[in-house]
Amino acid sequence: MKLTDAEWQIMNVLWERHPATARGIVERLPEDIKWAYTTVKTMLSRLTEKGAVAQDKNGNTSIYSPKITRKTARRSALVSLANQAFDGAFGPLMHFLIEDKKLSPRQRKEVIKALAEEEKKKGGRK
Amino acid sequence: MKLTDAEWQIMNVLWERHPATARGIVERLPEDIKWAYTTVKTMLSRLTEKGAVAQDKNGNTSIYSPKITRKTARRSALVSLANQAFDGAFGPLMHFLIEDKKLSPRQRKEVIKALAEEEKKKGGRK
DNA sequence: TTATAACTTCTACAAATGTAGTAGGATTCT
DNA sequence: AGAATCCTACTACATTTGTAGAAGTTATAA
Repeated sequence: MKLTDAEWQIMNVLWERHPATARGIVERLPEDIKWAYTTVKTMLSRLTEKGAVAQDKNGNTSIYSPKITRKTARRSALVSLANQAFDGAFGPLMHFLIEDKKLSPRQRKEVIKALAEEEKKKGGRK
Repeated sequence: MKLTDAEWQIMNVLWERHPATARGIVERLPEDIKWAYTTVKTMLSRLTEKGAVAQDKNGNTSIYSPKITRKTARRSALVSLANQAFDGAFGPLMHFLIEDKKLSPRQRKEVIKALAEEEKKKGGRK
């Protein structure tokens, strides 16, 4: 399941809180995104067709829920990226993340922290 | 610089060996991709317009070279993905990678090593 | 019980993407 | 030189994506 940029925006809001109405979603979109109500509806229709969200009716109002998990979507996005830009391998991708010096210090720190944490609790076997 | 799926295909070949002619690229595309010569030319034109590749003439034949590095493209793709699917944070992205695609002990070791090395030579500046 | 407001479904439309065909100039083989 | 190739610059066209307006329906408030 491949989501487009705009679709990610909708899904991100929906994953945060669901089920939700189209209006509710419009309201919780990031500040900088000002979409017309109908634009959101269009996205929701497309997402429904795609099977990414489930549509339910309450009276004449539709309420939506994610049908795919955020995790699934993330995984699929990462797989795409790996295929596209890293020869399908995750190792190099991670390597890149760790060694890329152009990441902002903040970004680097985050990466390092994630690794450290993982290292700490690595007692747990796979 | 945002590359499309098809553009990545071209760039991947070009990064492997350059400069290259359109024909050379067609030949080195992955087996499963069978694009007409003109399709590749179209992509190359678009990439040239975008400033991702440089076009040079040798007689009446064009020879192309990447103008952006693979590293740059990768970085930008990762930033996009992080923004889109991980709230702009690399930490969670890294976390996800580590947890979801369980690293093989080998990969983990590699990662840890890269981290250690990076840590060692990190003058701390920047 | 109307006027309002909120929803819904359709339709629209430009820009971006994927994929290629055509026509004509340049190169080379015979 | 003429034929067979190869390459280039244009043009084309279906899909997908981003954005939204219009018109019809239903719930709501005066």
